[in-house]
Amino acid sequence: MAEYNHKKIEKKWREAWEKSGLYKISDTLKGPKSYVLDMFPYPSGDGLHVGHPKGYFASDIYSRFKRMNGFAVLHPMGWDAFGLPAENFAIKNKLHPRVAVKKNIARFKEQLSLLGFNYDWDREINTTNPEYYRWTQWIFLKLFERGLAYESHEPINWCPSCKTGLANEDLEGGKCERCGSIVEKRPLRQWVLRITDYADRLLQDLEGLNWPASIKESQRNWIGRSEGAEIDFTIKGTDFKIKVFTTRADTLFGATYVALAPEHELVKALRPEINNWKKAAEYIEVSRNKPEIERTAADKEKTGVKLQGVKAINPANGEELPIFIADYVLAHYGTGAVMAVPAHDERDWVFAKKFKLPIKQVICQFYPEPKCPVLEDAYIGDGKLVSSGKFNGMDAEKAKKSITEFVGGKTTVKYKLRDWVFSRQRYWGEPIPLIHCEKCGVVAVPESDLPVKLPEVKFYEPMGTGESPLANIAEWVNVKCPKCSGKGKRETNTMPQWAGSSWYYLRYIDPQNGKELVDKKKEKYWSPVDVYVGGAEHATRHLIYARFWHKFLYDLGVVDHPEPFSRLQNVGLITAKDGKKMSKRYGNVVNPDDIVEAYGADTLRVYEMFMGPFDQTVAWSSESIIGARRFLEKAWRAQNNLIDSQSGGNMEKLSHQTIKKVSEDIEGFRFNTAISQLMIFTNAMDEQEELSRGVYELFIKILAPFAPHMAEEIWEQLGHKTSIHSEKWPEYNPELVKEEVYELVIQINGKVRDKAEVDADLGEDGLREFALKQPRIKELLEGKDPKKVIVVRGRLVNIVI
RNA sequence: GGGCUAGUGGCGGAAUUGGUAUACGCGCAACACUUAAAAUGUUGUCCGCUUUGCGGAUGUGGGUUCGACUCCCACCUGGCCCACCA
Repeated sequence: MAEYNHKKIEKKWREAWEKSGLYKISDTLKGPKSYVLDMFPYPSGDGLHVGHPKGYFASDIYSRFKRMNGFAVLHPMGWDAFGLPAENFAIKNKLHPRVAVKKNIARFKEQLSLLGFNYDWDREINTTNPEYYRWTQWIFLKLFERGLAYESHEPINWCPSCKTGLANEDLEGGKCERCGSIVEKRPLRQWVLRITDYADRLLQDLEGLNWPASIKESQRNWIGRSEGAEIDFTIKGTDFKIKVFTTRADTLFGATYVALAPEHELVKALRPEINNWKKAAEYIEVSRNKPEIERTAADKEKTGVKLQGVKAINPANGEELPIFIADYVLAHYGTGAVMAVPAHDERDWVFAKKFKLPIKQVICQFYPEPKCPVLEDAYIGDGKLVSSGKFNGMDAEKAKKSITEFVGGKTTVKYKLRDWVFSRQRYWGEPIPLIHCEKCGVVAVPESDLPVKLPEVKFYEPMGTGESPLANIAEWVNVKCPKCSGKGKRETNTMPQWAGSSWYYLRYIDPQNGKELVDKKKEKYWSPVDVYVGGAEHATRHLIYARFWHKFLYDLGVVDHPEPFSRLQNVGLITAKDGKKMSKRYGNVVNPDDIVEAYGADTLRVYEMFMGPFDQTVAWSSESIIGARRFLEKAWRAQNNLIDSQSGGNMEKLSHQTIKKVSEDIEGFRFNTAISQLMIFTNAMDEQEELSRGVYELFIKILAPFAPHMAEEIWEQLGHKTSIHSEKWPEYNPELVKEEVYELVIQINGKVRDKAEVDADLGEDGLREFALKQPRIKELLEGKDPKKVIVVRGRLVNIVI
């Protein structure tokens, strides 16, 4: 037998598989199916580092395992190539984005091809391909038709460096997620998607998903549902009313002022009544120009201006309250106005202290004690009402409803989730398929005219004017109105990076379909994605956007299931040895090409899966990888001792145990322990003088998903003419997994005092008797009677004295 | 500030979910093979002691239990996410 030559073997099979089309998917649409999907990458210019393929290895192993178990498997790959990262790379390298993307994809594909994936490349998609984005545009048109896409002029987040508006989700602590610049507020004409219409369904349907609890929790927090009440405060001497939103209607009697967001429309309306308008106007101006991060920093000192000359009336007790404008009140949440209860809200407490406003306690923890302890801080806990008129003594929770009713308020639900700012003032994105007509207003591009192709341009750098570079191309912009044939101009904003990835998993099902988004029958069969593998950083963007669009498509009748991804598996990062992110910037990048060259793709696959729990962050170690290589070499060498036999011999029990363990671990994405079991098996094979061919073949089959090249080579050397990857996954016999004898642990007072081999079918009584009979135990008991004897079958006997 | 998550040998980690703590791998040490090295193999490798045995140890301190890495309470330390959401 030749040495294990990974270079020769891997090259040989890479070429052979491609030629034979081993991984092509047949659309028979019958039998059990498994749709196994990776979050597709955006092809960055830096190429892959060893962290990137970790998730792809897992989905590759899983999909091979499923195929060997008789499933029809859909396991495709594609490119998310529109958007800021690709465009910024292009600008930096002075390449047209189209050229840069093409180049980067080629590089990515080349690197991936070395790693032994079983993708069906016939299904490859690319979000920047017009035949793809025609359907992205089509979905937008449907959203527009149904009133779920609307034009807005509200101030939004603006990145001065990327020169584009951004969605709420694109910020990281008030900074641009892409370039780290401090984001400004800027009023901008933009297109916005009404994702908030789906807030409740997005929340509700999380229940049924087999997703990590932490991701579900992030989504819940992001959607941020809170039940509360809207209550009107009349402004004294006017017809104006301030509508506030509160989750604590029970504290209404404790309100000592009312605060409005500086942007609140009422402020302008009240101008004639306000005596200190100059000061107020100054404050409004300052807060408008303040970057959001400064305004909302949690430890920031609270500011505000009291509006002189106006008073709000507390509807509960008729008290007159001062009105403030304060930028800690957010214009876009609730009603943009709050009733302030310093005694029972931390923010109001701080504000009241600063402005020397009264603090009135209305919830008491110790009711009916006559005197509540004096508050030293806002009390936000439970209790009963005091100083609240006829509601005194009522439970706070109950009072929420009663007081709301008493003042004619309305119970309502608010969400933190904001509508999705969907336009970017950048070149490299899907054109929004709308036309602005002088007469008809905004008109949809007819479906038959899709796709609206992104035109070729010389200058594609962002302009910073609030328009995309497309606005410069007169011959593209100026069109006839599809309705009246009058003068029209194309919408020049483009879609955000997240558009194409919000539905791509559907396109894989039917990538060549020119007539509709997806064939209904095929969709019904393949959807939903059975296992979706990707990083946890997508919890609140991609995974919310995709669920939103999917639900919309479900409402349209395009898809058959309300949720796109049944099961989600998070892949943990691989960091550099120093624990830092792998990045060109730190110079700590390990290139998979080098590892493949030195050890082979199979070793890399085994190593990355063995490093630790799949969803956990682990540090790369160039030292430990040798263990994976040694394991494969040992598995390879086991061929030396083969004898022509199908019998399991003394390996039979371990074989069945190993099949069980490896199968269950792959299903559960516990690849580290699966490999550990394969190592145990290999070590046992190594000890055999003569190894039955049947046992070895069985081992090679369960090794195949992990080390596909080596397994295929061995399989061929064993004389097989067909691929091991089309073999049937071995089954185990549950009877043979069980041990006939095991080592019983005998404890005295919980401490191990003796061990002895016992028959597996020995019952409780037998075990007790057996344990007490052991000479060593007898000696230690010194004839005393045990107080208690606990017997755990299959494990231990614990004698308590 | 809130939420989530983790803390086990020199290192990565395992432990059937309350039942022998440290599987598997890396590293290290000794030995074998070799002129030598690499590779490979064998043995050993949590700590301590008066070493056929005994005691201690899963971030710290307490609790529940016959029995706790696992459950409960408090605290310490890291990582991730959200962050004035009324």
